[in-house]
Amino acid sequence: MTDQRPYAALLAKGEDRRQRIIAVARRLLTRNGSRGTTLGEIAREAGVTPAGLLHHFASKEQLVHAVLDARDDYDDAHADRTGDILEQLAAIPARFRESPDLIGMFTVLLAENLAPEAPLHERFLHRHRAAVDTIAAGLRRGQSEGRYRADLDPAVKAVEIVAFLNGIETSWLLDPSIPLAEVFREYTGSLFRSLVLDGAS
Amino acid sequence: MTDQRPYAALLAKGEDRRQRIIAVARRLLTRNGSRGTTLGEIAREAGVTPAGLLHHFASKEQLVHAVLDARDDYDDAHADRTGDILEQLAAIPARFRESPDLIGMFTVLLAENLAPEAPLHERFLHRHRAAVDTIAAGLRRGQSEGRYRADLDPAVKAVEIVAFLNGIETSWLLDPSIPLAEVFREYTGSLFRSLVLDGAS
DNA sequence: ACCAACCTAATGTGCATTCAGTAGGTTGGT
DNA sequence: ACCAACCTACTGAATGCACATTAGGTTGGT
Repeated sequence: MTDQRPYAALLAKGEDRRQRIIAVARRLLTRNGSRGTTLGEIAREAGVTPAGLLHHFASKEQLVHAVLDARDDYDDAHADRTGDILEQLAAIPARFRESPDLIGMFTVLLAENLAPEAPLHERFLHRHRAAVDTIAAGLRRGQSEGRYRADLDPAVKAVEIVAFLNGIETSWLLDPSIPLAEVFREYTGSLFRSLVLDGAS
Repeated sequence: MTDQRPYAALLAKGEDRRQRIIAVARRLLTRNGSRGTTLGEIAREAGVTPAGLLHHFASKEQLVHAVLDARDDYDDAHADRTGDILEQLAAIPARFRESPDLIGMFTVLLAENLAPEAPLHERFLHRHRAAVDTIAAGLRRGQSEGRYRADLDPAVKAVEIVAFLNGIETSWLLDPSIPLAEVFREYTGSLFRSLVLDGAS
């Protein structure tokens, strides 16, 4: 596969290091946030000096963007816009188990960028709205296909779902001993009752 | 009320300044977190120099603790351990409207202290568990009084509720234009359906 | 003499970023 | 076959700023 000529190997090495830096940065950012993580730490764990790291990324802020970009690409590639929303929610606990270090980065960085002047504020605002819209679209599809009851506002329910998802990620990062699977089962169960069956009044 | 002798007035001034510092710190910490807020900023808005601030609080960390202590005291004083949990949840949007700058500080500082080594990690871990326990106790009371159905685990539902509350605070700080009241109405409504009525399997 | 409530002016540290290299590989011209 | 110009992937040592904390006053009341 890989070109074995020395120059290609050199380029491959550089790209490899770049990916290593992103992976290390993602892990550290998830635990400590951007302000709680130094370039020195990331560099050390990736096997370079801080200056070496800045050969691959122009600044700390650009590195954070690159980490977020990589994660967005991953999510886009794995997104499922056709399946049932409730089933997708029910599948989330498996992701917590199988790839725990993909969990929580957005939530942590989001909290650091709530102020309108924060460097990533706009990005997270758009991301939040996009998440709400995506879920609302899934709910609307369920309604138009007759699977969900029509007397409920998808935009409102979507905000609730996003809030729960962000909140449970934070709770789990703080305390991994919470009964995650049961909480998801319970929540998706009550969503089911709200969406599918008739509740009184 | 206040002692008008000069020395008492001096002491009152000191206490007043102390409270001002806590109030300013609370506001700034809620928007920017601990690492995103400098003593200089807090001091300036409170009308002192950084050194003057440190006359009232031994260190930045102790100031943060004092802010959290003040907030815990406030919460304890206003806690209602006898009313219906669902009604208390339904009353929360009014608090967002009436005292918006009391909202979200815990959530933001929590995100900065998820790592086990973080200075406030233990404090937030205990706080989280206490919040879950308090809500679980409220649910259990509703069950034993026959208001809520018994076939549901209060501890699990309580984790869900805390996650939703933390998550919605974050969402609202990021984007105050979300339909907060409707989201609360919808969520408490579906809690009601889960807790009070019979859902099918 | 002692205490509270400050202030100004250091002090020291942590940290992102820059600078000036070094070691190897490539390309195009002669 | 050789060389000048240029590239990638780094390193070690500055540079400079932001920031928490400290030292040593001053003022005014007890």
